[in-house]
Amino acid sequence: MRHLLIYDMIEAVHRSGSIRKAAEDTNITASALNRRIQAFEKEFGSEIFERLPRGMRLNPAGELLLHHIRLQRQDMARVHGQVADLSGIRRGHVRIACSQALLPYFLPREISKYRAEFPDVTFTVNVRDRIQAERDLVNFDSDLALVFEPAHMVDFEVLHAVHQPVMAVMSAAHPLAGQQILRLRDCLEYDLVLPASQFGVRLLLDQAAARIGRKLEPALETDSFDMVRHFAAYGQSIGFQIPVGLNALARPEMAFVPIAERDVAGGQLYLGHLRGRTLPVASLKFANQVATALS
Amino acid sequence: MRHLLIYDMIEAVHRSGSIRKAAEDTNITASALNRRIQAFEKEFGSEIFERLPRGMRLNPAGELLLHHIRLQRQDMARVHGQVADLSGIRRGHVRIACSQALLPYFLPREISKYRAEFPDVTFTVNVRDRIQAERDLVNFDSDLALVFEPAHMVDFEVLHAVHQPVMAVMSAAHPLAGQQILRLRDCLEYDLVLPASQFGVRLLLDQAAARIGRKLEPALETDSFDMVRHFAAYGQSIGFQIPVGLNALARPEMAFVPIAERDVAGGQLYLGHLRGRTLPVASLKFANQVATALS
DNA sequence: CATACCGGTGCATTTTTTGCACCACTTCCA
DNA sequence: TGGAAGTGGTGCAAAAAATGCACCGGTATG
Repeated sequence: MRHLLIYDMIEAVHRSGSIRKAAEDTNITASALNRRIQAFEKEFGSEIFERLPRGMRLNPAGELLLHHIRLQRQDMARVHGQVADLSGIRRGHVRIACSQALLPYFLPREISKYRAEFPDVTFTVNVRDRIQAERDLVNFDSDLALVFEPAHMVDFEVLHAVHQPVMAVMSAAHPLAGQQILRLRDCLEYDLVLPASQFGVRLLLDQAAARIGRKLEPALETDSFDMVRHFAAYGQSIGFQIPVGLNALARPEMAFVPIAERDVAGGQLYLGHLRGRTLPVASLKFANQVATALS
Repeated sequence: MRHLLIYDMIEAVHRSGSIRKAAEDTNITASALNRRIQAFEKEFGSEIFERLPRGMRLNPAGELLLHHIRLQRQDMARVHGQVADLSGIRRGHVRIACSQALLPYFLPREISKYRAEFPDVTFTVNVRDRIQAERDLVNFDSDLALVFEPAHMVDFEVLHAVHQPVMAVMSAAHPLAGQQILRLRDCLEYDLVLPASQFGVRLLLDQAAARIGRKLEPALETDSFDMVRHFAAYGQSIGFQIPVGLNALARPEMAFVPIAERDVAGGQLYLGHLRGRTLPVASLKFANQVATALS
């Protein structure tokens, strides 16, 4: 798209913070790039960069424009996807921001299933916490977000939501492993291995503990859900996880027991995209598949 | 925006149906235009026009692209508006598709009020029936639609809705003029002047008449609401209109009496825009003002 | 069968873009 | 304090791209 090159240049200058550095990325001379930026600003009707002694920085008008550029580019990608669809070719790329819990079983399974049908569709999966996932959508760094208990949801358009109770995770040999359901207070008798505070499960547990006048003091706090599972598997401690991140068949040495809803209410796993966006074909189809799988 | 000229050219060819005609509009030679279209198609990766013996026509890929072009242009206009806002200038243009009933009092008043605050904002008002209004939004020919009983509402995002009972309109000297409320059957004793069948009021009346086993046989059928009022004013006939199109103070020689809701249920007046669009600043502010005025 | 459209193309010309060399300025550090 | 290493900006000639002109081959239309 030669006529959109100026957009690439603007983004390059924004990224590198200087015309000269951006010129290298763009395979063009600094002077040529400089003049194209100036010509654009003249056409656009206002400056989009602040000229600082150390380089260039987007001004507020430039920020607005940058958002337009990204939106524009994404929409063009969507059109390309739909045109490819027209000619019977199913190509495309899907970028997903997701919570850690989706990584071990759910997403690998769904992506494989999708690619079995459309082998030319490729994927990017980025692990993001509740806040970062939404920022990814806003910056057009991801098409879809699949997040447990997202933070504010202002720019988040929900495609599907599903309830996820909090599950206690422990060794199959654990004294509580045989229970059908567990009370939170029973869990607190044992060592706890908890995800760090930015995670939704931890948030729900902290709130639940506060309600019964307790404070969670984990034996191990980690930002890795793998760590939670493994630590729980080989000791007497109890970890916590949501069902979508667990697979009983794959791990017979472990036991997963739901916590009573009256203690820990559980949370919602949300599938969504940036409010107001029209997704590319591939992303939309994948989103539909995921929504079906979640129900 | 020189770098977007190719979009204008594509639209010009689409409009005129031929490169040579489009070339005149674009102030360019047919050969140059031809080559730019070809170059674009090569970059884009697929043809966007069908070459017919009589000229050019968009193919499905072209239709998709055209929608992107319009969306992109509108979003660029939005950015321009917001940038103008940044510099303290409140400029802009608002395009409205509306039902006829809004023309005599409501819209003139609201537009004047808005322009008193922002004199540099200009307006386009197009009268559209229930189907055309929505098509206008889809084609990006209007930013806002203000429609009584719109037809399908698939691409219509509702900003505000307000109930409008059907009112009987008659001369102040009419025998029924003194009533607080009228039954439909009483009206049918007199000559009727009705809007044509594409209008929402007529639709509601036809349905209501059918429910009591009657068929409306108007003495005068017209597509002008002015005509309805004037014909009713100077005779014994009864017209129909919704409250937003009436102004009792301005017309003391006339009487407006609501029809009983159990006979004619009344309808909704909808304010909305194209689903998923982000409106330019001026349009959004005006929409908010209209929504307030309607409540 | 002639005419009047249509889109497409080779080539000379015009317009635009680019690269090079250099300027003015700020920051940073010896 | 002064020079080196950055920054964005500019005049000018060379390179590249876009354009206009003249013309081709085709198809409807009367």
